[in-house]
Amino acid sequence: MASYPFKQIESRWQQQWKELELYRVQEHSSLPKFYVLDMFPYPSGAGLHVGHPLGYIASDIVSRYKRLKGFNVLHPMGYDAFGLPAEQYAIQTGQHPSITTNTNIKRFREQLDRMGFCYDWSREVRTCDPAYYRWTQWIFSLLFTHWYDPGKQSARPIADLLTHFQQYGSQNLQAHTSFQGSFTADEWNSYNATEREHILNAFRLAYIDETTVNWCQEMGTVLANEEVINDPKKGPVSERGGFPVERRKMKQWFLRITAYADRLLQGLDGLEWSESIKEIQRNWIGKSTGAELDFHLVEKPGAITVFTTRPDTIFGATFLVLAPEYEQLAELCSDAQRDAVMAYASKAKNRSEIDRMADTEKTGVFTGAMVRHPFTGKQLPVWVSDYVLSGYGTGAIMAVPAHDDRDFEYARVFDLPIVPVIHASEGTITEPLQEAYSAKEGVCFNSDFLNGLQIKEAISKAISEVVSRGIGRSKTNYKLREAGFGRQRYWGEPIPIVFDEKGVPSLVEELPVELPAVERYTPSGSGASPLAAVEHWVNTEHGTRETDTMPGWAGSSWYFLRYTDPHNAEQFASAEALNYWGQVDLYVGGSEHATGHLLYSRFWTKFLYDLGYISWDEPFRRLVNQGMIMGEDGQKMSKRWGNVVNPDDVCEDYGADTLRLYEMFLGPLTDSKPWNTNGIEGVSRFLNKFWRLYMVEDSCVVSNDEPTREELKLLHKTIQKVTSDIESMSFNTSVSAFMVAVNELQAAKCRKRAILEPLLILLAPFAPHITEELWSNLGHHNSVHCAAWPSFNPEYLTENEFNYPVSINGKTRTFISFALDAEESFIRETVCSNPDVMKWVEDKPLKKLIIVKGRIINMVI
RNA sequence: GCCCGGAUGGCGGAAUUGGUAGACGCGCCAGACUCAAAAUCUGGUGAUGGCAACAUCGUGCAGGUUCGAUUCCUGUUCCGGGCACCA
Repeated sequence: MASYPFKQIESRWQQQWKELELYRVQEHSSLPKFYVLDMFPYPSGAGLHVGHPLGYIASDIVSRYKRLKGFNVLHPMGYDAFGLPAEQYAIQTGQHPSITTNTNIKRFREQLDRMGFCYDWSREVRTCDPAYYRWTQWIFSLLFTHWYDPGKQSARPIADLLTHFQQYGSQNLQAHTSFQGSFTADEWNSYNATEREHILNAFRLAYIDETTVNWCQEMGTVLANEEVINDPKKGPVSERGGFPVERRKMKQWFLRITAYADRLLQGLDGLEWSESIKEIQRNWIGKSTGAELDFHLVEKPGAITVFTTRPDTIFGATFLVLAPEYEQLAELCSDAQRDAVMAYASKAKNRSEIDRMADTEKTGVFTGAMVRHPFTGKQLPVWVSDYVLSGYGTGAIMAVPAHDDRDFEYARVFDLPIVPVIHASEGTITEPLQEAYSAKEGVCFNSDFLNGLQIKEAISKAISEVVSRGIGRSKTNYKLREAGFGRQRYWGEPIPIVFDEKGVPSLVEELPVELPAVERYTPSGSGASPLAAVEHWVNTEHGTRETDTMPGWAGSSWYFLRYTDPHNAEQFASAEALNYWGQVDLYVGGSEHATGHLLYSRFWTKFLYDLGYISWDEPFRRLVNQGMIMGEDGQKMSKRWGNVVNPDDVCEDYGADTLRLYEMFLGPLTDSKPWNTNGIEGVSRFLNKFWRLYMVEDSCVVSNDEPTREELKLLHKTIQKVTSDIESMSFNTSVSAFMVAVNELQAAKCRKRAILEPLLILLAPFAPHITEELWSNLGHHNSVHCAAWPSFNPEYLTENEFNYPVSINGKTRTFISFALDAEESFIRETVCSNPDVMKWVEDKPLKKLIIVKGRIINMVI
């Protein structure tokens, strides 16, 4: 028997849908909205393999289902089109990256179209399109002209800040800033532009900072920490290409994401995201609460401030440790130790963070400086060691070797005193300690006013004591770093900034700032992007252009907003469109974006919310991370392993509907699983069986006969199962529910319209082509995708009898049927007199009889 | 090292609030149709013992709670992912 004619059917309906603009959506609708989004792809030259569409199929099913349920569904697609591969290709071939990108997009589109997705392509966005990136630049401009007020918990215009400075100087200002000094209003008013900008820069949400960066000479650019990996042989190398990476000081654009750290953390609680992704973000933000304590120097004026989360262990502090980058290191150390200290520090500074972390052997040098313990007045030595990170807290710690593993190890290596001050609630500590007691549970001793307190109480007591004595303050720290925003590359959004002759930056008013044509795409090697060579572009009447471009994540941090109004030339999106579509209701994509894209999008959303452009401050209400599809050999699908399966080939051999169903049938959406070519046959067989329920030869054989109660029961069981499965995104089990239904209908030779027509609608989101064809064969002139989802009637499922499993001591021994409303005494009697049961019971006395209505009967003897 | 997941037949996987473990599919075995094959259809298929009825065992491992545990609790092993000197 030949297969149903999927080839004709699929291409014909795809063509029809396109002509009818079936999937085009409008905002003016009285229907409730639903916004389903896929993470848009980077259009690579390799095209799609069968792993990519997994999430697209899932979101397509939900979109179609929601539409059938009566929602106005926004389901758009676009391209994250700026990126390194197109630029690398340009460097090698001289071809403009936009050409490569367009070719790749065309190929992606063909592949996507072939799978029958219901995207509204009229809303496509491309991040590399000037009409799009002018708004990316516009958001950057807003970040540049705003600062963060932690009191109001909101971003505010720089203008407010200027007013404040003019009137009060730096007094009484609540701001998230890296500015450390203070000035009066008079001083401010006397400052020149350069001096003012130096201060404002410390407040702007988009600002310039000189920091040590990961410089990759080969790629001619700076890399983020997450783009650098540690090669055991070569040391730090780029994730892409494996080129060596070194440390370099460079001026860079940054976004002050840490201003939003607490809101980014709090906001997670209300989101319907997987616990693991939320946990990754929580760890990434890394909030820790504790105290800053001041340790005054013995022989010099001044103090060293340390951050600790364990102020309860203050009486166990036996020395301080400074990071090699500690600013006052040179002034602090004694003359005798200076050479040794500086030699150690410069050696440590040249090692990358990654290198330092890989090596956990404790090293360090005594600085010669002593400080006074703020409570006991005892003198403590100050050391310098690379196990203390300069970027976290104050770059200095108080070492409590008895209760911290790292300090313990250090004290061991340099033979420093170890003083225990906490013991487990049960029992005491035996000295000498074999390892640090770092548990967060126990009782203080040897600790003056903290003695006898539990750790938790001791922490708050210690902080209040520190505050009242003026030797410190309570303090919260975050691991989250500011987000580097400059790349020395060509193929990215230009940063809309010009610098005047004094180096003061200002915004370019007229957007977009378009990428100019360049002769060569190769980085200059001096740290500047290829744009720096385009003199006529760089030099403008207002000043010199910034030649860095934005990182890959800029355009993807707000694209979900643009889809609501993608062709708007006046605004990034109209308030009407934004208000109508609102938050993304369901976002489907890979979990690899946990700390990048997903965090940055949340940041930009909160920022735009603060400015009143949108009325919600979380972009993605529900997030589902699809798993990876591995090759048949269990390895990641890639050219390298030669195990790539192309969706085009599957569509060619089995059809798009089979591909869609099979990907869903493979297992739970969120799991990773291997592709198995054999398995696809089963799904293909199912669709053929399904087809033959309706069709014999070329004619539709569906009848108008009355369905039986059994048939209705099967239908409604399927409605119930498929509906709840789509809601919970358990598509694998709905596919098996369809298989069960078809098997049973085939066995019952049921060809009744009253059953087969609703079944067609149920399957339509999964297999849009075959269902459309059959729907049309049933005589309909509209699309099955515009029908109404069948409603579930529980009456058809009610049973009046149940075949009870009867177990004796928990083991099923026989089955007996009872009416569901049967009296317990009747059941008891019948069960006890049943011959099968009696055989097992013999003459043992019945201890207990458990009857769970509609489930089980259990005898305990 | 720390934090999250997970472990069920030959394979992918199913199992509601604790209530008939193995749905559905693949693979395999047998049969029907056929000159033959493909396709299709029917039956069987967790392990062990038995001609069979049936029995015993069985959800990584060891315990516990319960009339009853894949499901809950404690410990443990392995696998996957994240973080990794963050004080």
